[in-house]
Amino acid sequence: MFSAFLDILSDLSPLSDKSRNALLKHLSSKRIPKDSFILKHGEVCKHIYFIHKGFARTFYYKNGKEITEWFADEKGFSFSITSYFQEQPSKLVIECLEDSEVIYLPKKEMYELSYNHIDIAQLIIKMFSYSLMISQERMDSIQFETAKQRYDKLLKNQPEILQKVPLQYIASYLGITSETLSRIRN
Amino acid sequence: MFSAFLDILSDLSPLSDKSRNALLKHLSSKRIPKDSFILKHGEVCKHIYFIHKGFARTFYYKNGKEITEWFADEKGFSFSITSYFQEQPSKLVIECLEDSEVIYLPKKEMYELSYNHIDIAQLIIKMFSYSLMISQERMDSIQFETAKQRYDKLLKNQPEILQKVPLQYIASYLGITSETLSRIRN
DNA sequence: CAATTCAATTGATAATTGTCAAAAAATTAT
DNA sequence: ATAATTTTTTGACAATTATCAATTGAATTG
Repeated sequence: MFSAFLDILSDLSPLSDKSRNALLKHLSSKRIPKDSFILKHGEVCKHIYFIHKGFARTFYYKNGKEITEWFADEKGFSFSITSYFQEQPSKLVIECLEDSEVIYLPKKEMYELSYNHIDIAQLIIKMFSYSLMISQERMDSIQFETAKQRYDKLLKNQPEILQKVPLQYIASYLGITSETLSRIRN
Repeated sequence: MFSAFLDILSDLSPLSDKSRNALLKHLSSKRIPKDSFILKHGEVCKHIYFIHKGFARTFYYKNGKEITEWFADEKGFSFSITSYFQEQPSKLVIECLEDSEVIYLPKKEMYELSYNHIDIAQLIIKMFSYSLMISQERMDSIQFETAKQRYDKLLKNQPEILQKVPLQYIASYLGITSETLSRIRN
């Protein structure tokens, strides 16, 4: 299981056996039942969380309403960017929407390893580059596409999500209300 | 001049003299006159550009209109995220709004150095982490704040920019039309 | 399986922002 | 300084989306 996970990381940026073994020592995993949390509100996000099995969503509260920020499917990942980098209590909550198996990649240990495993440093660079591109694309999408365009894009690129998730989660993920989403869908 | 620049980088993540000297060999700088481009449309973004002196804005075309994505003041930086990482022609244009002095930090050489200078790898990690946080914050801002809130925030945090830049640039940066900005300002 | 709770839809209305056109103000060039 | 150009403002109107309330539908639970 960790080995499959290390394969995924190696796909991003190749890892030597030495680095794989070094990382392996610091990986842990946890079964998280449906409706329980990977990261709770107010906790500091000290890991990047990989969904080995199951499904998670990341959200926060805005005027008492839950705003979904991210869905992580199998082989997907999630972390609270601000909490992770600034080591502050997280406003984001990461919740499992199905019984899940989550792999914890700890920040502290990963950073420590990056000082004497150059391929781990490269992996980190790749992970953050990748996140940065995604973040940028989402920003453009929110700023310049209409609600309908964003919905159609989601429908095209991640139709599985629409099967699994209440529409209200989709709505806030797209930056609109449930009512508007309902109307878009006709 | 490069030394002042290396100091700025060192502030982000400390650099040994060895690494400073290694980087120094690959730095270049260029005077860019007002209204000329640091990065042209269609060019691949092969550097991160630091404004040593002057002022630049990054924008792209959307339905024939210029949409400002970023302002870089003195000690600020800019690059086209998508073009830089995917090595594709840039949709973004980086333009100097004043006579400027720009320092070019080349991707290829920086990445090469990162393989045997661990502190340079750490610097890259810091730069991208920082960019990721900024990107995230802007996304939240665009998604959840009204145009007025975004304007007031800009007014508070970067009042200099309002002095220097035509309001239409500000408007597109805030994700609104000039007319709306004009009304917000009363 | 009926009752309760939660989710999705629909309708009416309001708020925000965009679009287009024109006028006023500011900037730049001759 | 005056003309030409560009930028900003203003007005009228349209489009998009939000809000609130009510209803329908679905799913969970006792």
